Formats: sequence, structure tokens, C-alpha cells
Amino acid sequence: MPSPVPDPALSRRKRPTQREVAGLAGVSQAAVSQVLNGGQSGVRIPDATRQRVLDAMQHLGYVPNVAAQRLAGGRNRILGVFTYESVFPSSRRDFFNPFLEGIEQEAAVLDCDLLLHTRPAPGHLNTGRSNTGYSNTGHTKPLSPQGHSRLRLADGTIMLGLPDQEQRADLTRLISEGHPTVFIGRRELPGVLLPYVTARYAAATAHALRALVQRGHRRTLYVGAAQRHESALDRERGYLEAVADLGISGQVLRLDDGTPHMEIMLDQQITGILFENERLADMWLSAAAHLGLQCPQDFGFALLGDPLYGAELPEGWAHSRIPRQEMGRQAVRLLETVLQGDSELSSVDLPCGWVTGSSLGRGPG
Amino acid sequence: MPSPVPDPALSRRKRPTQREVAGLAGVSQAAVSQVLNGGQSGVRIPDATRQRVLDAMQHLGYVPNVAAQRLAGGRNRILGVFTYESVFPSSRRDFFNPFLEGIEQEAAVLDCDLLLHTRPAPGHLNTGRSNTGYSNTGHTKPLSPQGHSRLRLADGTIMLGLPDQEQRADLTRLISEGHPTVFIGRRELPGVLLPYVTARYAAATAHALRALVQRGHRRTLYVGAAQRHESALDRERGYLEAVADLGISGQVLRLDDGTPHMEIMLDQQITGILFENERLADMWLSAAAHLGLQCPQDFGFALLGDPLYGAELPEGWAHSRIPRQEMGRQAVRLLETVLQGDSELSSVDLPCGWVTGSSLGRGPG
DNA sequence: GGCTGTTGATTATGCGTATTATCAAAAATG
DNA sequence: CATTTTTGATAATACGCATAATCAACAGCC
Repeated sequence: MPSPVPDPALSRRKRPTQREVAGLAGVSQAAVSQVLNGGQSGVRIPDATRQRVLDAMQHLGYVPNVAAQRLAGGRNRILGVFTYESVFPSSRRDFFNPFLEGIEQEAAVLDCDLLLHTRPAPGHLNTGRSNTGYSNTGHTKPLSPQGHSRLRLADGTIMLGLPDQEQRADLTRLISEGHPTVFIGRRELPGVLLPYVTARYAAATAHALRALVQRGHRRTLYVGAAQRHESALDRERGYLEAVADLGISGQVLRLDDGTPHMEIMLDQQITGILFENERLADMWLSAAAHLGLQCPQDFGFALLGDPLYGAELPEGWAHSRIPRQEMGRQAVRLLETVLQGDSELSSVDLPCGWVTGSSLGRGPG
Repeated sequence: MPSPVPDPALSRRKRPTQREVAGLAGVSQAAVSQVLNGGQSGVRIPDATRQRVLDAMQHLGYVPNVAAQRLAGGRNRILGVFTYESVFPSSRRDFFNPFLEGIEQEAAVLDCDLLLHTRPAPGHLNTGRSNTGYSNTGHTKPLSPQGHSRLRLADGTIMLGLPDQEQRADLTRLISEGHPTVFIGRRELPGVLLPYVTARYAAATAHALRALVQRGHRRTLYVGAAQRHESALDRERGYLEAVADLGISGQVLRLDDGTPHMEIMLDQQITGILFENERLADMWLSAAAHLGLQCPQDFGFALLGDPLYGAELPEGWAHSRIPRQEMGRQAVRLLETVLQGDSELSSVDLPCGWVTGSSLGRGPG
């Protein structure tokens, strides 16, 4: 079988260009481009010629130059993935991975490759050896002086994480200049329309609260982190609305990293708690234990969202599940529709899962 | 403080180019480029002019166009990452991740982004929804009809995993065509020189064996998997050499996935075992338990390499540590030297770590 | 057989930057 | 002062591709 081995003399050292392919196929460079882009602009290439060109490409091992494609205004079937640094001290790798899996799956379906954007280590240019990227730990100011500009090499970009104020300004510009961008997680920027994929945090929170109420809890508390990003706001809103809806007692507590003031539990006779994340729950539970308050007996709780640390959650903890993998998939799809320019760009929100558990306890009601 | 806010009228819709900056500063586009690139090529820009240009850039909010930079510069600053499918039933994600971390770190240092190659789902074009890429589970024939061609999008490629025969042929072609490629793990292909980064498996195995011998074991066994890829061969060799060196009794057992024949332990009065991987160790230990053989008392063992499953190894298991993250970093460095065309391309091998543990037991010696 | 419409392909141009060769003016040298 | 050297900046070009404009050949039509 005469396998299509490229001519070694031609292929050595430098990648073949459309011009060379054209030469081999006996056509013009423009024709090669047409074959590649499926005769978009009214120009027709008959099958015979198309085949000659394809053969020539195969023979030379031609592969388009992504930078040239982008510079000339075309697509290169590359989707960028960009993650902002974490605000959490623990490694975000385990957190981001499910998203990335979903992104990768759907990108494969669309026959796109992924461009994972790296950023210089915190110690600045070439000095440090610290972690970077989605496997980063700790808080840094990542972006190079170039800002987001390197993202433009891809057809579009999927972003994850929490940009700070400065980064948001830069991001706003990127988008207003027309770079197709989709966020995982709801992010709102003044002046631009930023499509996103999010989960129904409000609904999931309401669901969790109902679960507590069904177990007899009447006096409840929502414990959130001090930093309130969009999803945290959603949850708070969901909580407060559900509190009103169910006609029970509820209040919101925002916690910094210090020791929680537990008096509120005793003073207000609270028995049902919702924790925004695992870290808060850990802190609270151990502080409660110091006061002699144990979970199933003295109070019940639920966690809003899966474990952050990649490990398993302790047995019996009721919690909502964020459909991370599906969010990744949907983000790719959404980005593709943006790239098609098809419809008005909307956003997507997906339902959360729910895992019940003995941590809900049983209230006095 | 007059923060460097770009003129909103200008920033909308289209971004400024070097030409526009040049116009504002009253210089030529070439001068702007010189200012940006720090007068590399003998051309000098006096401070006064330089400052005018910088001011103009600031005023317009100029940001270089990456695509143009890379087109002109001849490099995309993109490193490809390609993983072949796993032969193991479990997800390889946890296995590959440390490598990827190292790759990402070093790529950031070199100011390169990573191109993660996705592959169409096993069900063929657009039909399936199955996993792909490094988050893949199971065994498939991934590459698109184009073969390895899309790999050439990147400046060079780092490869992981075990290519099958067909894939090796394809790979050989890719490399002989001049695509800069570095493998993580020793891979040898007939006819081409394939640089790789590997760990000193043989030395690590010898070290583990010495540890067993120091604990008094004299009759030893090496338990390896049926499939013998390069690293497995290295380990076997290291074992056999060390056995000869130490003048003890030793033999190699290659195991398929069935139940291990344990008679050998009793027949040969073996007390010290080296396991090639965690799965084999698990199988063996449970089979031994059925025969009433317990680890610390009746025999000792060590594991060659970290856990596959991403989880922790059981307490006390002695094992060697593969420097995966460092291997990832070194692979990027090696690839960079290949890209530079600097030296003759060599390969790198790194020492393994060693974690001692009670599983070594204590032999009769 | 002159006209129009279609098919198949080409030429020309632009994308934004890096770089080389070039050039004018100024400074240094004899 | 004529000539070489240095300085400061520019014009020209290449990078590889997409696309609009153009053109030649050729069919159909009255």
C-alpha cells in the first residue's frame, strides 16, 4: 500500500505553506485557501481540483499556520482556555478539572483543539519556579504586561475563575473589541454583554433550605464568605427568597477567615445552617464542637456545592452538586454559537444536583 | 492620578496599531517596533524619542497583536501536548496531571501556551460523546483521519503515554518530517532520534531491592505486568542486575490480570517482593491474605512508583517516587533546546525518590 | 454571431509586526 | 575642507493566509 509519505526533501526544516501546496497541485494559493475554507465566498472549486489540492496537502503534510489564519481574519479551530487565579489557598486544580473535562469533550466533538494559556510565575519573569495556571496555588497578579492580548490567537476563549478589578477592565476591553468570550460562572461587566454558563445556585440554595425545613428546622442561618462574587450573591438571594417564601426565620452571616462568633447560634436558637463552602463548614463545626454543640443532635446543616479540595466530603454531609462537567460542555457549545454569530448571544444556566444526608439533622419543629 | 485610560472613542470596535502609534508620536512604524523590542538589532532609539513613543502607546492604549507578532517572528510560541490512550482501565487523569503541572510551569517560564489536542470520540466523527484526551478513560484509536498532522500546529510537541504499533509508525513519520518532539518516558523508534525525559527506573529498582536486602530478605521476587513497555524493561533490568550484584536469589514474574499463582512464594520461600505497580500489589496482597500470608510478618515488599489512582498509598508502603512534575519541566526545556536547534539533541533522565516504610518487613537473614 | 450569464480560477490586496537594508544628517577624523 | 564614522530614523519587505475584485473561457439564448 503506497502510504502518503510526504517528500522528505521538501518537508525538512520548514513547514510547507499554501503556496507550496498550490505549486504542487498546479493551482494558485488562493485556490488552496478556498479548499480549506469550504468555498465560503461564492467561489466554487470543482471536485476534481479540490481533490488535487487535498492530495497535495496530504503529500506535503501541510498544516495551516494559526497565526497567519488569525491575522488574516480566519478561524483556526482553536479554543482558548483561560483561568484566573484562585482566591482560595488550596490548589484549584481539583476544582477546575471537571470543567476542563467537559470542555475537552465538547471541543473534541467540534473538532477543536484547546489552547491552555499559561501565565508567568508570581516571582516575575524567569525568576520563580512557583506554580502557575490552573494548577496554581495562592494569589498573584498573573497577567503579563500584555494583558489579555495573547488570548486573541484562538478563535474564542472560555474563562474560569474570578478576575480582580484591574483584570475586569482589561477583560471588558477584550470583549468590546470583539473577541468571542464565554465565562464559566456568571460574570457581569459594565458596558459589555458577556455570555456565561452558570448553575442555578439560587434554586439549589432554596432546595437545601427546604430540606432543612422539612426536617423540622425553623430558625436558620446562612454562612457565606466575606468575598461575594456572583455565585455567592445568587445563593444569598435564593436563601432570602426561600426564607420569605417558607415563612421561617433566617439570617445571613458573612465570615472572614477569623474564628466565627458562635454566640449567634445560642442567642438565636438556630438549628439549621447552610454553608457556602466546605472551608466555612469545617471552621464552624469545629468551633461549635468547642461549645459542645454536635451536628446531628444539636443542629443540622447542608453544604452548597461539592468539595473544594478534591477529596471526598465526610460521610453524611448533605450538599448540592454543581454540574461542573456539563457546564464545561455547554460553555463550548455557547462559544461555538457565538463564533457562528448565529443568534443573539444568551447565557445558559443548569440545574444543580442534590445529595441528601444525615447532616440535615432534625429540628424542633 | 491620571490613570492610563485609553481614549474610549478609539478603544471601541478596533484596536490601535503600531502605525497609529507611530503617527501620533511622529515617527515610523518601524521605530515603534524597535521601542517595543528594545532595539535588538543594532538599531538605537534615543531616550527622548523612546519616551514620545511610549507616551503615544499609553495614550492610545496600544497592545500588540499576538497573531502578527508570531507570524512575523516565525514562532507561534505554542507547545503541543499529546497523550496517547491509556492501557489501564482506570482514569489516567491522576497519572498525567503531575506531568502536566510541570509542563505548564516551565511553559510559562518560556512564555509559551499549551495546545491540548483533543481527538474525536471513539464513535467517530461527531457521533459519540465519550471522553477524549488526557482525561480519557479506556482504550481507543484516537487520531483523526489526518493522523498526527494537527500536531504541527504547535512549534513542537510533548508526548505522553503508550502509542500502539500503528501510532508508532505514524509518529515516526511525524518526527522524520522534522516536527520537534519530546517524549515523556523513554520511547525508541527505529530510524529516528526521539529525545525523551525519563526517570532512572533501573536505579530506583536496585535501590528498592537493596532496601529489602538490608532488612534481611534473601529470596526475592519481581512482579511485573504482562505488557512490558520501556520503563518496565528498565525496572526488570535494574532488578536482575542488582540481584546479581548483591548475590541473592531473585526471579521475575510477569502477571496477566488473572489470579496470581501464589505457590511460588511458598515453594521458593520468598520473603521480599517488588511490585511494578499498585494494581499488581493489591492483587497479590489479597491473594496472599487468602493463603494466610500477612505482610509485615510473613513477607516484605516495596512498590516501584507512586499510586496510579491519584489516591494515597496505604500507610507504610515503601515505594519509589517518580519525579513526574520535574519530568514535565525538563521535557519543556528539552523541547526548547530542540526548537533552538542549539545542540545535538540528547535525552534526560532524572533520579527517583524513595519513601521507606514498614511494608519492607524483616526477613530471615 | 453578438449578447448575457455562468463556471473556474487568478491577481491583488490587506492583516500588524519584525527586521534588514538603506539613507540623511551630524559628528569625528585626516 | 574632504572624508570617514556614527547616530537616528525610514522604506521596504517578508511572514502565511483570507478574501474581494477581476478575468478568461465557455455555455446558453434569441
